[in-house]
Amino acid sequence: MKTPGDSGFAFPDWAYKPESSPGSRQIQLWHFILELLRKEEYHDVIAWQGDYGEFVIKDPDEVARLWGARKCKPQMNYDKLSRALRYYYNKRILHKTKGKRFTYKFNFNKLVLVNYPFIDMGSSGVGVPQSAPPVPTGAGTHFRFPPSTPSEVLSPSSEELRSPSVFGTVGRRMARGSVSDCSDGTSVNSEIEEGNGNGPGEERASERAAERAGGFRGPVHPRLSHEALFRMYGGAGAHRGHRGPEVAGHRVHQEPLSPFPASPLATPGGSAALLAPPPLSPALSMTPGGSHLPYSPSPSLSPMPGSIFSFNPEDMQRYLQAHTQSVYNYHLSPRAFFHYPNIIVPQPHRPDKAITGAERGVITAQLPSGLTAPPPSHAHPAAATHPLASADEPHHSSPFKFKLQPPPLGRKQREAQGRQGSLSSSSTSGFGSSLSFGSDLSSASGSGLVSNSSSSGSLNSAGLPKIKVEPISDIESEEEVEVTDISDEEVDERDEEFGMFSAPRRNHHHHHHHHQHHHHNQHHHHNHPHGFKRQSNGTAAATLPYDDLEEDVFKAPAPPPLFFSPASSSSRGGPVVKSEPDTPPASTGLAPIHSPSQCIPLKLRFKRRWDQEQHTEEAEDKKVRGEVRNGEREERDESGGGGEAENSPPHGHRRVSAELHRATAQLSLENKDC
DNA sequence: ACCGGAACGT
DNA sequence: ACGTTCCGGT
Repeated sequence: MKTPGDSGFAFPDWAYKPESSPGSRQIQLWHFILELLRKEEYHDVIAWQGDYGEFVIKDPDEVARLWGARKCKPQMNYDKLSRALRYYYNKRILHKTKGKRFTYKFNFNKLVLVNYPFIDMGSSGVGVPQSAPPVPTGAGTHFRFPPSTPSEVLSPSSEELRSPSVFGTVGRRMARGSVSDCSDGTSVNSEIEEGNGNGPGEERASERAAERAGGFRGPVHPRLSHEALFRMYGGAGAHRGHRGPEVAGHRVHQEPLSPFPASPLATPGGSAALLAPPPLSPALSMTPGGSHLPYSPSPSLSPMPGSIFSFNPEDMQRYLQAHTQSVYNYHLSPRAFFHYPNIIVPQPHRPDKAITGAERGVITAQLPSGLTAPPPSHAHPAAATHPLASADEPHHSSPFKFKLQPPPLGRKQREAQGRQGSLSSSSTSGFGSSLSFGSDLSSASGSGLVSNSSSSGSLNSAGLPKIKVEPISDIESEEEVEVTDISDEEVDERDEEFGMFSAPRRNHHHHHHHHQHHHHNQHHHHNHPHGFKRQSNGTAAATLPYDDLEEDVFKAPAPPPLFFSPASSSSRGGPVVKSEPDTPPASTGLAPIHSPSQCIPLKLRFKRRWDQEQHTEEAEDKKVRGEVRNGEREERDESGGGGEAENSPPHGHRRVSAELHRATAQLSLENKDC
């Protein structure tokens, strides 16, 4: 794609997903950033650099200028722009890369989560398309995409790039839209810069930059039909069509700079047996005008909360696959599935059982009876259908790291413990060595994510994958350990990539909490999320609420204190099958939990923490509050907790941050004039 | 630089 | 909701 002008990379289509968000009008800063990022012309101004999703604003003033031009805010400057960027921290769209000037990082999880479901995944027919971020695989080295060296950036499969299909249309389209400046919408071509025609004259710099880059912009296609834009499913548009077997061919888009490098699937070694989307029926089109949308047109249009998904079997399948993939690829918590209907997460079961989906980390969907059922036994929809994934055996699997999170204690218990023993089993110390996770592990399997790697071969006698457990470096989270599947012996270093939040970062926080200082009333004070340990003292009370959020990431959303039910006690100990009492259905206003059976205790936590700053989130209460608010308790942990999650009853959908969703899309619309 | 509150505008 | 503007603090 990348038109000549484009940098070589771009976010996946879904990242742009314009039309989908009905509401939003104005271009959002992050979209704008993305746009700049994908254009070579601006490489001197802003570019991907560093880790996945990391980008550096090389010329802050210029970026600010451009942004100001776009928003018709001539007074814009980096200070202001950066403030806007900081607001994204709470939204978790972005994070600051500490220690690196002008460097920020996109949080893919957020984006993915929000967008994924509705997008194609299979679109290009490719296995995991561009949208697939690198997955930790043994072959980690391959996909490092933001190559340190720009040079290698050159696209591998240039042809792919050229193909207008995937990014091309959308990208261009977007470009146009977002780019447009304050001028009337007439000038279709104006790319980002209005420099060309409309811009006041200040645009020089950018043009200059562009020239330097050697970029020139190809003519932008004037409007593309929606169809074109959304060629979500490979079928519809022609797209890259010709190259058929790309999947197998591993063609993959490798956008070096892009945060969405080729999927590991592409790995020659095929090491990664990721979930790949199966070829889906082109029938499903997401075209706006299309016959049916994948999701029901709810008032919001977004399948988010409140809205009801009305998937037809195919859609469902597709959706699930996509989601599964996403979970797998992005290390999403399995709980993410709970946000959607018809997804059943296998319960932990005895190892002896045949390998079921659960062990393989499969999630099966239950379609309404009468409908076509997805590949049954092999649950893995993806595996079953995807070429790369050998249907029968996921042979390699990528080693996968995740954190093991002890079963959440009931609040009372925690309190009790806290009072009496203060750190119960000294979570910290006791950790590395004695984790009993027989049960936990199985649970983990049940969660659907333990590496599939274990595939048959690597299972130990117990039938479980071989894993390595070690404490996580992050000091703050003592209770967390890292569990690595070493069945295959490979280790993937990339692990962290997605979370964006690396443990190391928060060092300074430690300071905070150590300070006994009167932590002033509010803001940051430490957060020790992992409440497990904490709260020994009375002071805890104040923080208590927070703890819930954080520590119990895996449990059902914390019920309001008021409703707290003792039942939670069940959690400690074995695989807890979630007891309903934990989540008072109506009380929270959350969706009622119906199928207890589906509840699974989630004890595992992926290594990657999405929230990184938990405190941020907590704090979030206030700020972000509106969106995150009650109903949704976000997806931050995505996991919805066993309790509520699963139900995802028709209505009770959890909202997956609609805001973001919204953000994700739009961009297309032109902005009016100033 | 960077952070994030507050007030304000759309 | 999503910034924009201003600003004190680190």
